[in-house]
Amino acid sequence: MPEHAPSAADTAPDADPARPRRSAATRAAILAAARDRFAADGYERATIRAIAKDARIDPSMVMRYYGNKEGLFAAASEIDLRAPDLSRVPREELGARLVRHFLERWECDETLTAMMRVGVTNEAGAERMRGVFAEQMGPVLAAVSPVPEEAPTRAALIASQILGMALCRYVLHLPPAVGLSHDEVVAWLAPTVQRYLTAEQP
Amino acid sequence: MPEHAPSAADTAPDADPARPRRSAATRAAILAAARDRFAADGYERATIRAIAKDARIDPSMVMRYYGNKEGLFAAASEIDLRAPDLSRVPREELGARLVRHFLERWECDETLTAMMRVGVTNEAGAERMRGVFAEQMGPVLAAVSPVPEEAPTRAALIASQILGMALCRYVLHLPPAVGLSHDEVVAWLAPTVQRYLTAEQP
DNA sequence: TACGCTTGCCAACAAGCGTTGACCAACATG
DNA sequence: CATGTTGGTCAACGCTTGTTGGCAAGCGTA
Repeated sequence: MPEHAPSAADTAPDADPARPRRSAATRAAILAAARDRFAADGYERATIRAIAKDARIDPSMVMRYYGNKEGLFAAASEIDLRAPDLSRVPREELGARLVRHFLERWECDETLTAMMRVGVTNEAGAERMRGVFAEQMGPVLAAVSPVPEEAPTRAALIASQILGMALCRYVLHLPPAVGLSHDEVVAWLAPTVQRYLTAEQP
Repeated sequence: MPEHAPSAADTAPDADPARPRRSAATRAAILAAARDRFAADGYERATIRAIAKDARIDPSMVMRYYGNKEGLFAAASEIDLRAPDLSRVPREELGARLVRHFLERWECDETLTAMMRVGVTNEAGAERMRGVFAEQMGPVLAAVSPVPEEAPTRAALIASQILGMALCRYVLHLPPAVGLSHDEVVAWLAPTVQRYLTAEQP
C-alpha cells in the first residue's frame, strides 16, 4: 500500500461521525472561501490559489480534500433552494409567496449568485442548474399545477422571471433593478408568477 | 520615429474610406471569430490564441489590430439591439411586439449571447450591458411610458423578463424553455411585458 | 517510547495565457 | 530602381494556472 494514499475518509466528508476529524474546520473554511470566490468571480477567475489564501491554508490542501477544481466546485455549489411547501398556501397568494421566498433566499446566500455566475460560463454549472431546477422546483410546482403535464413549462416560465430579476439585480447591478425595495419587487412580479402558475394555457 | 510603430490608421477601423485597407477582411475574420468564441466560452476561456486559430491568422495580429484582449472584446461586443420604434404601435400590442422582436433578435445574432455570458463574469461586460440598457432600451420605452420618471423602472422590469427567458433558453438550455415555440413564448410573456410597460404602478 | 496516520507547508512541475519584438514578403510611391 | 509602409509569421518573454510529491510536525494508540 502506498504510504500516503488518500484513504477513503479523506475524500468523504465525514465517515465516522463519532470522531469528528480535526480537519473539519479547514474543510469548512475552504468551502466558505470557495463559495465567496465563485460567487464574486465565476469559475475561471476564482483560482484555487486565491481560495486557499482566503482560507489561510496551502493550495495543495484544496487538492487533497476535494481532488481538483471541479470537485471543489461541485462541493461548494450544493444548493438547497428550500422551496416552500405550497400546498397549504391560499391559491391567490402563490405568486407573492414564491417571489418573496426567492428574494430573501438570494440575499442571504451567495451560493445562488455563484451558481448563476458559473452556470452561465461552465457547462457543468449549467447542468447543475438544470438539476436543481428539475429536482427542487419541479415537484413543488407540480403539486399546485392545475394540469400535471403543464408543470415543467410553467416552472420554466417562473424560473425565467425569477432568474431574470436575480440577474439584473444581483449580477448585472442594473440601477433601477437594484433600487427596488422587496415590497416593490413582489408587487410587480407576483402577478406575473401567479399567472404563469395558475392561468390557463394561452 | 520608430520604424514599425502602429500608425494611427492601424488602430482606427477605417481612416480613409476612399482606399479600403487590404486588412479589412482579416479584421472582419478576427471579429467574427471573437464573437463566436466569446459567445460560446465567455471572456476568460475565449483565448486570443483560439480566436486567432479560428480566423486562420497569428495571435499577434489580434494584438496589432485591437491592442489587447479587452480592446478586442470591446470591438466584438458592439451591440445594436435595433430596438423598434414603438410610437406607432397600437398600445395594446406593445408587449407582443417587444417580445417577438427580442426573440428574433437573439436567434439571428449570437453577439447577444456573448454579451450575456461576458456580462455575468466580467465587470467590463456588465458595464457594457448597463450601457446598452440605458442608451438603447431607455429612450424607446420612455417614449411610450405613461409617466417619464417611471420609465427606468419599467424598463428594468421588462429587461428582467426578457433577459431571464434568454438565459433559460439560450444559455442554460432549460429543456422546457427550449421546447417552447416562438408563438408560445410570445403568448406567455407578452402580457407580462405589456403590464410592466402600461399598468399603473402597484 | 515507538509507530502510523493525519494535517499542513514547501518547492516544483508542465501547460497555457497575454503580450512583445524581430523579421520577411508584398505592395505603393518617389 | 530604391524606399517606406503595410500585412503577416515566428519565436520567445514573463507570468499564472492547476496539480504533484516530498517532508516535517502533531496526534493516537500500543
